[in-house]
Amino acid sequence: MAHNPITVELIRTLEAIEQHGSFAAAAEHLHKVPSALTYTLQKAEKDLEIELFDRSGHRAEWTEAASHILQEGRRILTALENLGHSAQRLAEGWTAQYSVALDHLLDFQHLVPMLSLARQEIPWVPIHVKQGALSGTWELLLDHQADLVIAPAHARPDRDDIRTQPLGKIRMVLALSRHHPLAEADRPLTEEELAPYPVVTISDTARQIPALSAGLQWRRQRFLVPDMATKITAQKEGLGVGLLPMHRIQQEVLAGDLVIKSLASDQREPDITIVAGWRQGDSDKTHDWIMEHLDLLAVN
Amino acid sequence: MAHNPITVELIRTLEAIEQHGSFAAAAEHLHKVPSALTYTLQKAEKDLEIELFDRSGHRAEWTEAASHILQEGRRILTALENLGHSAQRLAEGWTAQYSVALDHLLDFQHLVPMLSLARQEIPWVPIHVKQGALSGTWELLLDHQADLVIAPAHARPDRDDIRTQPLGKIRMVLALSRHHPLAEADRPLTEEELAPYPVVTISDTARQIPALSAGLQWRRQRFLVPDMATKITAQKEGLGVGLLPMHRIQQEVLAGDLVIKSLASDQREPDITIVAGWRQGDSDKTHDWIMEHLDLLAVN
DNA sequence: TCCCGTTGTTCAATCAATTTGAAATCATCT
DNA sequence: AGATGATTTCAAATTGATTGAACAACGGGA
Repeated sequence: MAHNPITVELIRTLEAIEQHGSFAAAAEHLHKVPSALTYTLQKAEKDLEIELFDRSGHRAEWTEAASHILQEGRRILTALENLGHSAQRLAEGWTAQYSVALDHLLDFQHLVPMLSLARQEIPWVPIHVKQGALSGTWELLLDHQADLVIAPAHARPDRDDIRTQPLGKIRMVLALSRHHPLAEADRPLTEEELAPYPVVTISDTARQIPALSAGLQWRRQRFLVPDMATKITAQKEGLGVGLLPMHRIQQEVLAGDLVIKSLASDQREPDITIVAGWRQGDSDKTHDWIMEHLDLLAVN
Repeated sequence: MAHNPITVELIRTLEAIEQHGSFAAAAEHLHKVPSALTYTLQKAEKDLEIELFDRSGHRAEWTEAASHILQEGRRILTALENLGHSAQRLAEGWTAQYSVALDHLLDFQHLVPMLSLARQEIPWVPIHVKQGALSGTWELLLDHQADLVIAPAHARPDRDDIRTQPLGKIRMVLALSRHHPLAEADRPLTEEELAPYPVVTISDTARQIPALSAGLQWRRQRFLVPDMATKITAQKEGLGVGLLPMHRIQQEVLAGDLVIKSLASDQREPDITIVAGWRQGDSDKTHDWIMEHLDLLAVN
């Protein structure tokens, strides 16, 4: 009972037999003598209490069980190999994984260039992607749940162990459903005009940091949604109004489902600065690599 | 280079060390002498060219790399163990996997009782679930892409190597969106009245067998959707009309989003018989087990 | 402070599992 | 029929894992 009957040697042996067609050829490939294979196989058959080959004919025939062991065993072999490599990378100073938190204002698309380069150049570090909203995104960084955040600068916590670097700006626009009563109005809208309609807001995912709410924050009825995709849909369906990132609603605007309006009362710069942020002090090869390729995250 | 530096022995050793806190205690647990552990570890360290333990203090401290090897290695160990078991089951006459194809008229829900019992009683056979529509579902059976189908009897291919057993009936009803012009009509609807509206149809997934289309097949504009969930949504949104399985639209009917109508011209029995079907001749323990528990699939 | 018990390592000796090689069997090809 | 090649059997050899005794380093308690 103590020992597992399936050994790495067995899987290797099966692999060689399949690749070379006969026990003899496989043995040669493994730099062994044929009888050594016989030994390995018979031992496994005895331990497993199953037949691996059907010896009734002269040439041994694979049993279903043996094929299965080979097929699944191959995965295990490569897992074992990968484990060796990743352990070596770890010892060289790479992290076991790296987490990037992306604010809901951006979408996964923005990470693609970096992720695909990482996959090529540093395939041994798995990169995890998380999403957060408003101060919640930054909280992931402080909590060590993320190693890098990509989020709007204005929500950045004011701590000196957090470093940031600007990545670009995105434009937030007031967008209404084509069916919205104000959709036809051909002029900047006032706060009073909008007051009757609920504001669609992404819930802040923060648990510790005081929650923020972005733009249009006059106290009014709010419609909370979990993410940007839902927010866009909600506004498209006319369930409320709110600011949306221009780059994520191109489609809808072109199709006419969403109509962009300006705000009469809005003094603020309509562009939001997006920054990358990380904890000062973390330093390992993974982080260094990311820092060297931050330009891939440039927004717009 | 030939050999993988990470051995099963190493993982087992690390596991014991973690569990028992010290090399000495781990050695005892493994029925070895402490120096044997030293040997295993030092050999691995030499092969991997990394440190597994930090010996600068007196009590050896885990390296990040060693923790990683243990953590990932555990999975590999259990995979190896499972592989042993599944190979034995295979040899005993169980299949390596079993595929059930479910017609889009039914939903995954119908399989839950059987799947959960299977998970308990025969956890070593992974059961795959596929979905198909109309004759496509049966085609999966003929193609050996599925070992069991659950589908409407009327689409059953007429071959004597296919066996079936009735599981029950489901009721198909004509359902319209609440916003549909005919939603108010308080009487059976005629073919002529419905003619102007597109029929929402699930595309037949069949590639070989001549395609079928279910119900309401007067030649009219059709709106093809990929699955039942989409069909229900499409009809709810008023994009078209069509027959829907009663049991899958309870919610929508209660909420008033869908309105049920009867068809004036429809002579047919409104209930569809659902059967389980399998290839005659396949016989193995998995199939026998499934046959013994067909009652769990009873519809309605 | 001085033991004593504990931890982990080193090294030569031992042990056992794996590997070998020679011989035997069977099937297929010429 | 003879030659070739595949596979197994068995005793002998080899290698790698395991042991045990001896040692060094630490830590806690008296």
